[in-house]
Amino acid sequence: MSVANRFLSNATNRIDAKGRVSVPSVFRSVLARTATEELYVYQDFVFPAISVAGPEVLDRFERMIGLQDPFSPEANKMSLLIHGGGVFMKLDGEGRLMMTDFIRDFTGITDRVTFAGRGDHFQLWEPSAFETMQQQARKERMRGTPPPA
Amino acid sequence: MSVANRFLSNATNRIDAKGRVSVPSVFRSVLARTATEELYVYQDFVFPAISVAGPEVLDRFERMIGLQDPFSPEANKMSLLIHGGGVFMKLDGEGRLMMTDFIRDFTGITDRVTFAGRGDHFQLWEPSAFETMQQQARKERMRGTPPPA
DNA sequence: TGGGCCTATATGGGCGTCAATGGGAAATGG
DNA sequence: CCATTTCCCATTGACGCCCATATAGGCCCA
Repeated sequence: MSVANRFLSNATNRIDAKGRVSVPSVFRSVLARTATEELYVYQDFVFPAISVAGPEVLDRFERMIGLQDPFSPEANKMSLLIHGGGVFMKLDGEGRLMMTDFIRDFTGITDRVTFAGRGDHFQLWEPSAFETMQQQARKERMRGTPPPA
Repeated sequence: MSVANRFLSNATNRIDAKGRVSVPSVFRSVLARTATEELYVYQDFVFPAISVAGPEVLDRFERMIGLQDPFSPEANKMSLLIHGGGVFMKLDGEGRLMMTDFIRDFTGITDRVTFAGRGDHFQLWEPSAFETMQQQARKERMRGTPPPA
């Protein structure tokens, strides 16, 4: 992947009176370069965060399910997450995203959103939850893993 | 690595009214010699400092993640640090770097920045924090480490 | 070796463009 | 018909790109 086509960094933006929030311009640039109009927005499997990616991520998830027995509990649970826990959305003309209850209930987001790059996608976090989780990750990292050379 | 292509020494520069600060010329020379235009700027894992390196450092981090189960909490937390805690930046025409909130909030930097060479990368510190950390490092240094041959 | 010149570094600021945000009004749909 | 949502347009502050200036340090020459 090109250097520039990765979602990096974090930024916190305000939600306006109509429930809209501007997606940071660095992230919009990546979406533009990869010609991504439709956004697959899903409840993250690990964190209390909403993940935003292109439709190809949903395709990948569905292929993973396809490899399993369709009647197995695992395949059913996975479908429940990626289909029931996901939705397609679009940005408005100014590059803003609507903060629906689907997003708010899962994240605890109220009036501000922290956008966090994750390489091939980005996430929406309740600001203090993001702060807390990042600090915890940093703490745990000092155990066992060698620091960067 | 060539003798000259290492980041050495430290210097403190002023931040101007627009939030810009000149990267010391010795560091810019190293970047020029290694043909590094895009800078991978990330929140350090150990210190309250910002680390600045070439894109190859991000590549190395991503390879470490690639070895793990993508759905594991460990891999996700690591991505939270290297993707969510990192950003690509460029110097302006005069070799200055913009001190964004991404940098200020993490380091406590307000009006001055201490640049510290770290061999294959350099760091941005709040001056007094650097002072303190360096003194402490001197005191605790090399306990258990054999002297150089 | 001392002095002066000269270039590069660090820093300041103008100005145009774009991003983030706010709000009105039309369109949608339940 | 009312409550949202969508589509515009406006505002303000931040940022990128450009040029200006002072000073320190290097360099040359006497």
